[in-house]
Amino acid sequence: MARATRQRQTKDRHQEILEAAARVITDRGLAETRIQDIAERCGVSPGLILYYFESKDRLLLEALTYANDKYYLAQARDLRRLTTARERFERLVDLSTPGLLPDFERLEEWALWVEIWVRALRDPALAKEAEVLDRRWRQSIAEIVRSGRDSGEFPPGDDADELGVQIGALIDGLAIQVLMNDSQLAPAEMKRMCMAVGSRLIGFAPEPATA
Amino acid sequence: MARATRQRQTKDRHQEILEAAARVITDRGLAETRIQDIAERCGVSPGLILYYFESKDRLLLEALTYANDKYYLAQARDLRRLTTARERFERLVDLSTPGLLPDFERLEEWALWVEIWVRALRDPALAKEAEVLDRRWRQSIAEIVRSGRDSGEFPPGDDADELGVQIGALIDGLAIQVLMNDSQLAPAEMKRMCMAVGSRLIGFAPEPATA
DNA sequence: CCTGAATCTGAATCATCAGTCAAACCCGGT
DNA sequence: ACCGGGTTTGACTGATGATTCAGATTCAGG
Repeated sequence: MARATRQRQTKDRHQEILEAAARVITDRGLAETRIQDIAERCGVSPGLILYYFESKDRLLLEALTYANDKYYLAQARDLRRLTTARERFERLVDLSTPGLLPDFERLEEWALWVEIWVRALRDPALAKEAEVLDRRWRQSIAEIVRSGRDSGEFPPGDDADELGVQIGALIDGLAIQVLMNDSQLAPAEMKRMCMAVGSRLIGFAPEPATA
Repeated sequence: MARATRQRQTKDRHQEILEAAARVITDRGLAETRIQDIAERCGVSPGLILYYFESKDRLLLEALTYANDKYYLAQARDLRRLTTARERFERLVDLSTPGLLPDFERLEEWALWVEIWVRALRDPALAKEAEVLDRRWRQSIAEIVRSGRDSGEFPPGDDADELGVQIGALIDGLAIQVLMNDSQLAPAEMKRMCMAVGSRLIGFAPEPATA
């Protein structure tokens, strides 16, 4: 069964190239990413990259959403382990604060988001993808709020989807600051503010009940 | 006095090129901006652009901060006309919501901000400039809060600078959404949310007193 | 009118990449 | 051992676009 074996390899190569592309984009920025760089990361020749992807643009588009997907799934898996909504909210904030956790993959994720935003402004195909990714991000916040209300942890209040939009925007905005100028806003400060504003908007006690 | 006359012209040209560059960046995006485009906007030859600026990079850097400055000053002038802090806050939100006011210059401003963020991630020179611009933006919010408290319009509460950071981040985050996918978040929605969250965090009545 | 410096032009130079392609290579099946 | 298709290479092509430069042009001052 050559077919199966070869196809398996092909799939791995695809993924390998996507990961390499995502890493190069994080390092050098979308605009400075060359096919040559991606090839070097993979240890292959430039020609091979275009053997697997029809064009550079197409590859970059796929790499951006691929990486975002990967991060999102890791986050969802992580959150599912926690039991209370309060814990899940705090963990979401931790995971979203660039540089707070030693696991610095988070830094990469935000760098990629900024690239997505900039390119989506002019690339309708990416804009469509970005909207899906965005909605998913806001939903995961709204979901925490809903589950907290269902369990009686959080009081009833404003529409959960709306809170998802608001808190999501707050986190996005703060993350940009942290990402850019450490000097003005440290990761720990960002976390504190997210929890403070979160508790005001959602209505839970600023200090954890189980502290 | 040839000197004076010529210098005056030189200064105009400088500015003319910066404005043209800013407009091209908004239209085509930083990455797609060519010297040729800027020259065409000005109705001059490409060579002249590099007669006035030592390099394309340098020109783009200056254009970004020049345009941001222009918008900021226009906004500050606009806000100064209003008397109550409540009015100033609402006007700030109006001015910051892409596409809310017919004056669509605001759209441009946000598009430029995203370009600034992306480039500042890798360009320390721009990062330094961006930090200054950012601080100014957050300060103008904090200033409104302070003046409202001084006049007794707003109740005392959390540190005004901190509110500046939080509300600034919220506006940034929402503006990105609005800028990207109208379908999910309309300008009017963004304004409503900013006012709602603003009133909760600052502590003023959701509805204007003079309504 | 002349002159010289500042301004401006546009063609030429030079580097950089995306994308192509013919040939080489690898490997499973026969 | 050999065949043939899926992989891989790396040199090549073409386009693009920043930057340079050798003049043309303009104009204030004499």
